[in-house]
Amino acid sequence: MEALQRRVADAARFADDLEFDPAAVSLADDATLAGDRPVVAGVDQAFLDDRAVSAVVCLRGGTVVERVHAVTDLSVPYVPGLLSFREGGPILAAFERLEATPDVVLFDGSGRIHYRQAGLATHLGVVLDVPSVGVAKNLLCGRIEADVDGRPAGWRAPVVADADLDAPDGTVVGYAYQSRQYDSNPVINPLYVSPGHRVSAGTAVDLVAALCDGYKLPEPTRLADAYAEECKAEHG
DNA sequence: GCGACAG
DNA sequence: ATCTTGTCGC
Repeated sequence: MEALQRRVADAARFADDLEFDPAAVSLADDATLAGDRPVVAGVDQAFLDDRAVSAVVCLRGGTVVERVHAVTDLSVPYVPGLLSFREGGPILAAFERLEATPDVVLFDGSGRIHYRQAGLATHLGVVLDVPSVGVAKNLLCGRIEADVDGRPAGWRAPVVADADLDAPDGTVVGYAYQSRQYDSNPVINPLYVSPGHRVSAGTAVDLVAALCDGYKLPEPTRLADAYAEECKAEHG
């Protein structure tokens, strides 16, 4: 599996290769531009016993244009560093039901912030050949050259490669991004954003910043999370 | 042996 | 990720 991840990392492009202007990504609904806005997809999962509920929600501006889900049996256990082998199949099952073609996809987990630079967002971005971004709530590996505690909303700091990462020491593999914070008694942790495929670290964090709307998670991810929970409740 | 780890 | 009530502070 590790060998496959190295091939995935080789195929991955951590530089902008987008078919849209990243500056055009926002949650505002401008009627005059609505048809031209890029479609952003958010992916998240919920679990019941040994089944996964994978949800994909597509947004154009602040409007949901499509959402699909799939319930899949799980066979692979969770192992840090090998998440894509557990969740990749189930997520692809949901994508097979998607009619829209997203311009960029946000995954719940790491992209380049990964031992072999092939986290979930990178692996699936390569498989689907779509620009992708990893949005993780915890740091898998790498180092942040700053204190992350108590930072105000909007704050960001580079995540650089360390000895645990298969990249030259000091390579910027992502960003810690404080998407939300309380004014007094700041306790919310930052997000760890990293490029998945066909996007740079800087653009990845800019996209996430543009897609946050007062909550910790960017809207596509937050809506996918809620939809997965909703489907989970119905499927028992 | 010790440390440390997305969802 | 998931199991879970009330509760403190915006």
